[in-house]
Amino acid sequence: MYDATDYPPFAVTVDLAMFTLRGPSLSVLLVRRGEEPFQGMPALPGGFVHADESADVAARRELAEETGLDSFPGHLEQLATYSEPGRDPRMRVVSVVFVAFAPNLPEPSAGSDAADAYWMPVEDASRESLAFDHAQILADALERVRSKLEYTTLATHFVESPFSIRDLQTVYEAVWDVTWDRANFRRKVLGTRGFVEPVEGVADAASTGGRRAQLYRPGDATTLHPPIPRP
Amino acid sequence: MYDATDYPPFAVTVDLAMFTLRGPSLSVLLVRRGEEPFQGMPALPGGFVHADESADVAARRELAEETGLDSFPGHLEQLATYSEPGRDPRMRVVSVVFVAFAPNLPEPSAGSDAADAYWMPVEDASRESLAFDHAQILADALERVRSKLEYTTLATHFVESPFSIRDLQTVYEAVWDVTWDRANFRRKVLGTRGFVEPVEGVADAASTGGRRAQLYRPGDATTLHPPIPRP
DNA sequence: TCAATAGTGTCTGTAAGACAGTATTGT
DNA sequence: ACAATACTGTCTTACAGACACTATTGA
Repeated sequence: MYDATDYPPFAVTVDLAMFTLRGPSLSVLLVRRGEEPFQGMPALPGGFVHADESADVAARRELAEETGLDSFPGHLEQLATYSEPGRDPRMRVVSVVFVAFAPNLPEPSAGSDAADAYWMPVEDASRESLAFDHAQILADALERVRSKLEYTTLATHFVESPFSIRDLQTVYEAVWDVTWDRANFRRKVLGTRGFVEPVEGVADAASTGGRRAQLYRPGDATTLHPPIPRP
Repeated sequence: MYDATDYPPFAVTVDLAMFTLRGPSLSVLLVRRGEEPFQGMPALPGGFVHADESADVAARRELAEETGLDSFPGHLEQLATYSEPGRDPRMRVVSVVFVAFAPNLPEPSAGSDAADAYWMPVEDASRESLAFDHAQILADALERVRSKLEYTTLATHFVESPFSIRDLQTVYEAVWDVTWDRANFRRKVLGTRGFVEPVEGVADAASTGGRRAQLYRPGDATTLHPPIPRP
């Protein structure tokens, strides 16, 4: 039962699909590969899982390396594992892919490992030719992010707390590429128990004038009842 | 960059959380372990990924071995990958877990590999002490199956086609452990585009009498718009 | 005829979408 | 004053939940 052919050795990596909102558009972090294979092509950041780590811990380590931050302020979850033989021409590599997102991540060039990392709007990245099977992974990750907005509170992880209802609306509109009626969006969010909690204070004034918005923080809920339906 | 400590060898396995409806209750396939570690304890079926297979192919191979069927008639999807160091006391094992379900699967004792495989209602299995981290995996798999019924057409994979609306209702009631008003459930299903398509013919008569039901087959849709909300 | 199951009609409350109107702020 | 943004109210339509009713079948 336990001879060597039964458990051939694999290398295990983690890859990250990291998203943030930059300006009006959802963006993903890419790195330009410095070596073969796929040298010079954009790819998702990632690395090998060490002998004494879980994939989860490895993903958090990579996250810290890429962002330069000690503790990652956003959300991290496992997406899926990609294991086609031949997906890496060097050897048999199984990749556990994670999706991460956070508000306002800094430009990644801040002296870190990932000197060649950069943000790209997902609209553009989806049209790029990516290394390995990363184009497929990016498509799967995008669909995960989009569907999770429907029935979880993850949108609050894309903005810094405290935030206004309008900030949340911007998240939904950027990720789904739709527009909402402001009044109806507001009613929907406030009518979903545990989504947001009001806090003291109002938003800073916009230079252009206009009433200042009530601020909120994330509520207790993690899943939305009822969900925010994707139009 | 590519020295041996960067990519320590892992063994990669697939484990299966296979569900079917047996009588009124959702059941999961367990095997009694014949060897150490955890000898004699129930576990989810699984095995090593071979050197030339993807995890997906390995899962289908295991599925065929467990059921004795050449082509598995139901649905198979990846759940998640479990990679804690120490989850297998023998060595470093990363397990890619799949969720499968199908209607009316036969008793698994039919002369196959898995002489010690058996179905157990999930209600009971969740209270069992399972080998490795399989109790956690089972809990995650159950939550996946339950949530997928809400917004996908997967319920149609739990029944043989053609089926009646009432058959579908039985699936929802068994998986969610709820009851539905028959009229409202019917309206909901028929009002969801692409969920079911009527076919010629009606169900066989029940021995106890009663009108015979219109039969349906799965529709074109894979996701439900609107979803069937979990009460 | 009766019991059992399939299917239809209808009423009521609630929520979604559309959109008009009021409130508050900077220029 | 005016433009820009936040917020509120209201009307209409659609659907969910409850439940009474009709249709079809076997014993």
